[in-house]
Amino acid sequence: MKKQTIELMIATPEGLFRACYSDEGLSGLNFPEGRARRRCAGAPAPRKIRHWHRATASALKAVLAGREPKRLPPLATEGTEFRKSVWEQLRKLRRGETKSYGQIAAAIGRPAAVRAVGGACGANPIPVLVPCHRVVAANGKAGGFSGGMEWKRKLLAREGVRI
DNA sequence: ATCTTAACTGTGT
DNA sequence: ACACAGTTAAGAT
Repeated sequence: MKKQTIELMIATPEGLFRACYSDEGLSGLNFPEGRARRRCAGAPAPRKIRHWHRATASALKAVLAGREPKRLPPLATEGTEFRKSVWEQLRKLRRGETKSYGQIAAAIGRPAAVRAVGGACGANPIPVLVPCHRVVAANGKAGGFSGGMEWKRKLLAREGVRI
């Protein structure tokens, strides 16, 4: 049996998010796309995954509302060692707390890899729950965001962060 | 305060 | 080997 990922939707006040699961846990989370894929039919998801999905949905809504999620589903992120170590640092950022790309780089022992850290953030498969939006530029400005600057601003604003 | 330039590093092709 | 990216610090205007 091959490794297949199951795709489930989450309805939020901000739109319809799409979550992807492997049999290890949550492997991806996507911002609402223009086209809302209706996927009511087909094989129902395994109970294990539906359980994770509840946690994901609840956590996502919490962060969107500017609150701290109570619990997270197991995260099944795949990537380079470098990237994983970056994401590990991101998970330590709490609500309203921000760090610069340089600070993250220093935290993983590669103080000069600031630019690469930016790349790692952009490659983050699970935005919002892995708070890549809490990484800002060193000069106090916002920095970039692969999911669209509107999201980054909105998420930070919900947490009371001013830029 | 804003613009330009020059380093720097991990990844994908 | 090369070009790119969610950077940065320093210098010029």
